Amino acid sequence: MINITLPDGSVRTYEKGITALQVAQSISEGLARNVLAAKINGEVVDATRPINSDANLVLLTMNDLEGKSTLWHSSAHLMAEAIEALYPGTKFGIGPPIENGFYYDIDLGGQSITQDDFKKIEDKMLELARKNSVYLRKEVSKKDAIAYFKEKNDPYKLDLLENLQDGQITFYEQGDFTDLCRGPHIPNTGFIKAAKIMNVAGAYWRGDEKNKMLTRIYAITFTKQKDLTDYLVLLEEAKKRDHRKLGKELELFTFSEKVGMGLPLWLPKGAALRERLVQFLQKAQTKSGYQQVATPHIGNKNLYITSGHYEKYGADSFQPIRTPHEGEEFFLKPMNCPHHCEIYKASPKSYKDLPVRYAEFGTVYRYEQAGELHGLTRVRGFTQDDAHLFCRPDQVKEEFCKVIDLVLYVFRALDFNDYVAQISLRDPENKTKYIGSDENWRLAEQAIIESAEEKGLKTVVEYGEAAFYGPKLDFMVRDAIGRKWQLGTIQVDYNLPERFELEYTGSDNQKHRPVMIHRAPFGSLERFVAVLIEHCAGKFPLWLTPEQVTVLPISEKYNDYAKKVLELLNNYDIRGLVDDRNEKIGKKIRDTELKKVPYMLIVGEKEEAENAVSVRKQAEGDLGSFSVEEFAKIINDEILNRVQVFS
RNA sequence: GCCGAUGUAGCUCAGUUGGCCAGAGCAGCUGAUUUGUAAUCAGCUGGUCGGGGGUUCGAAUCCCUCCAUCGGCUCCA
Repeated sequence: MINITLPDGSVRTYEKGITALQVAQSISEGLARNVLAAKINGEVVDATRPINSDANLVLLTMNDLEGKSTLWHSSAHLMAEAIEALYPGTKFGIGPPIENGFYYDIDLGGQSITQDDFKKIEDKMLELARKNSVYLRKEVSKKDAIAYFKEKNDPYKLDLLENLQDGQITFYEQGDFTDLCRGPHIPNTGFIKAAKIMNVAGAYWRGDEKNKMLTRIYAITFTKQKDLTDYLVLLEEAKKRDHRKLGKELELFTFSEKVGMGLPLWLPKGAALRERLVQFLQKAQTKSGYQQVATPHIGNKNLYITSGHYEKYGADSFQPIRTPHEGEEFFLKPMNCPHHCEIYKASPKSYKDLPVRYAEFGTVYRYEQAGELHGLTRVRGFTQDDAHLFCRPDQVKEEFCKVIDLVLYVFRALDFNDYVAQISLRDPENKTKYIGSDENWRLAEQAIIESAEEKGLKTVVEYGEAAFYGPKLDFMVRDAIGRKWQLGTIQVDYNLPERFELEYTGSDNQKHRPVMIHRAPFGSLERFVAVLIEHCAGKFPLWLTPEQVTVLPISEKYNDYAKKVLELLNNYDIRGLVDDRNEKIGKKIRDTELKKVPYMLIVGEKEEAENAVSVRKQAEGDLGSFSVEEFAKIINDEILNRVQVFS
């Protein structure tokens, strides 16, 4: 007999060799129907794997990340089975689960799959699923594995096998399909009740652009039809929030083929919003001892040779501008740090001067490959809310923590309440991608880790995500519908100060090297606005929104009163417009609702007589009648509540 | 850059197998209406059918090419 400890701490006794699925059955049939996999002593395995000794057991369902990915991984096998049945001779690459669903990379050998084929594949998947085929785990020798895929003529699987050790190779078989796979898998295909092919795309074999392009089929499955329906509704919601669509509708920004791809043009309303964000951050920065600096949009090639950016990115940048006679070379500024280093060098620094904090809303230009551009989130010209802090080594942690405070202040003011701090470190496998000594990297990493800990941030560590000159703390926020975005970033850098030979004189009258902190709470204004639009679905916080109110006169007779109301509100720092078009009030309300203006002030005979406004809140409706002063106070209180002063 | 899809008026979209001066709604303009909480009515303007080339008696429609956009891949200082 063995003891199984469940997550709630309860211990149950079973016969040796019992499976997680049987344990679930002993608890309830309903639970057993939902168990997709099991976590035994922390390891995720098949729910049908016999347990032979005392163990901690977690039964994994669709409510667990691991449960979901097990279902999706198994679904990838099911989709492969369906594809093999429909397109005989298809060669298979890899088919992993992803955050939402799974994909399989396949080589159709000249055939192609289009949207019209999706239904056919979905139907086949569900037909196969209904057979309740079990996922059978088999340990195979490397020799037998190679023989199997040679026989089947699956070169990608053979490629994968090359990197696997004999004795660790397992196959999973369900129905007529056998795959090289580590597992785990769901007990049988019957758990898959709903399937949807999402799209097809090209993907390089092993992610290397030198390799052959395979067809990647994205799909998602669920254990209930309703979950699929809900998921599709969520996707619709995401579509409605798309910042490219809303940016157009709300007249915030546009693009022009003539100006060039990836070069956003800010329309008046968008520019006003952007300017407001700048002022908001600038105010907090001034309070934190930052000094504003300004640098030109181009810089001499030598500047970037010194910084190391030329070597790293020179070939993949906009190519240099040449002077007509001297043949000097200038690059469009791709980042502000080297310029700020030179500002630091403009005068000798004492240890008493540090830290110095140079801030600049610096517009930079980066050559992004055509296919990488995406709305405002990936552009070729953008403005960073950049700043560089130069400090003594003993000040690094305090400065870093203060920057964290600033980032969190920004998030709070804009309602990003769900975030994780990602500690982005070097790729330990490939240190040649980075500059600087191991010791410098160790110090920089330590500063980040300790600061994040001191601030009590929820963190994850990612290797290979560091910048080439130093590790980063990246803030990953979750928006209102659960999608993840990278926004603010803070970086500790011991390397650029060395390359630029930055110095300060210490109390010992010796020269010392300062440490540099790069930081951008927004990341870039373009990206931030994009994420903000999607987060709030175009309904910006009141303090930020382009138009806070629109005054709607019932008829032209009340236009003068409407203008008077707006003037009064302007005196209270409330901004807006009068809709004096010759339209009926219903039409004006409708148009203003669609523009997502937070407040509508309806004025007619009654209001004029009482010196009042009738207030209607966007998406909520009539709030009743208020005096202009009352209304102004309500608005200003609401704003103050949201944007506390940074301290 | 690579794979795949798409490109018709400022916006959203129709346009059957190639065939009369290319259509609609919204927006815009003009006029009427002077309006009470999500679309007043009428008239009008507006299109190199992404650009270029080709096939054809005839091309928005078929072919080639370039450009841009979308979904991915790769990349992201």
